[in-house]
Amino acid sequence: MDDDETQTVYTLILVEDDVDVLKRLQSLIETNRQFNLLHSATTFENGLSALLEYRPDILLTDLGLPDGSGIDIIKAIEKNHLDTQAMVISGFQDEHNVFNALEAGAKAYIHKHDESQKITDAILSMMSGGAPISPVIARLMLQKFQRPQKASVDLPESLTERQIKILKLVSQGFSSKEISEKLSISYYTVTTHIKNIYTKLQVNSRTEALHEAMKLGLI
Amino acid sequence: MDDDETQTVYTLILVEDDVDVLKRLQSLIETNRQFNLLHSATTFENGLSALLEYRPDILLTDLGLPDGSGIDIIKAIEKNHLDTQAMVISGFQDEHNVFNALEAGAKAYIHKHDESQKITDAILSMMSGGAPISPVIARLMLQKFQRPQKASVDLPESLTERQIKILKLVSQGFSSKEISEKLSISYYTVTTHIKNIYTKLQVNSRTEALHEAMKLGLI
DNA sequence: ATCAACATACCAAGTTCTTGGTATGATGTG
DNA sequence: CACATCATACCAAGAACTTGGTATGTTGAT
Repeated sequence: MDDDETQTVYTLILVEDDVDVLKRLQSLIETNRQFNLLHSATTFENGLSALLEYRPDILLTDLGLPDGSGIDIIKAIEKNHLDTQAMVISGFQDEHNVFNALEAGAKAYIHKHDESQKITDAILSMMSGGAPISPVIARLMLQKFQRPQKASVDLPESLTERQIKILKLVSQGFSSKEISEKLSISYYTVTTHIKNIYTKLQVNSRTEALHEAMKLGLI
Repeated sequence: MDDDETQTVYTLILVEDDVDVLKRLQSLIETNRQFNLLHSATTFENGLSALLEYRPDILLTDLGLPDGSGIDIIKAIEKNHLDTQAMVISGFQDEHNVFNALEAGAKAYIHKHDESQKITDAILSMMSGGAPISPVIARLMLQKFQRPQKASVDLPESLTERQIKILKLVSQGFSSKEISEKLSISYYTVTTHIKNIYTKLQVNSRTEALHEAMKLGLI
């Protein structure tokens, strides 16, 4: 039995303005029978039109291109309802763009100077539902989930469990009456809680309370 | 030169209620000269008091304990200002708790049935600033960053520039009167804008509008 | 047992928001 | 030009929120 019959072959396009890196990635991809390189681009314009023309399974792109950002190529995938998986191949200086790229829909984020084996592994891992992210990037992502710890320091009086429960419902757009029904308590009790929340956060309205709570990482 | 003099030795405690898994992890840790296992616990109560008593460099904990959640042990780290790194060793059924654990401050998240080598590697990687996360978990994290693509689909009419400007001011807690002063327009104009925002977002109050706008990634 | 903290509950006056109208000028497009 | 879209502006009735009170029962700590 032949490999071509048991392994899926993925079509892909490559966008990278550094010719040395481009050549290396090209030969890396061309020597692997699982990949079918349809096009290589060195500019935003060329990459974007190639994406729309070839509709590949995979888009491998750099972020900093001479005439635009790879992020906008990634965004074009969703916009045009393509079934393409995007992987960012970035330089070190692009790290601040990680979140923009992920937000745009990138499924993987690796460095252009990673070993060849690592890169092909990452592509295949992405296609089987993984999320190959370099360790440094993963730490950055983690930090997004972790509350700025100043929250408890800045707050001389922290909110009680009940107050946080109610604040969360407020943040979900519920009125005092709706909250009272949800929690099976009196409308007056809810307003009392909200009043006390205002005092602790030193604000005078729902929206101010939400703004403050978000700043403090309470919700 | 001796290994003990060139390699840091980390103290750690272990919390795991499944005795088979616990034994495996214990022997794994005890046979590695870089680790110094101070205590093993099988319950929330015991784990928490051990954390506070020994103040280890590392906390390895399961999430589902008979008398509580490992998440609350992790939370105790920050609460008591300990310099302890938390790693979750979870079963497959705990995956929905990933985000709560990360939010609580966990730095790593691996499966209890991973190979021994992988586990010790993960611990050391965490201590050197990495973020060892199993591939499935990483995909879940990615999804958190990616906008629900319905955003543009659900919104037949998107907000105008002016409406977004006003929505942002609302989100910062300003009243209609304050916004009118900030933008040097009439109070009535502000309320008209807000009314139109409600219509587009299909809501009926400031807090609902904010909730919807956040869901859609507008602010 | 006393005390503080908390969740609960009620009231009323005042403020702000919400909603359904109408209306005008500017701007850009077919 | 006609038309749609947008930002602007005004009014009024009713709904919801805000604020300053008072008050009770529970719970945990000293």
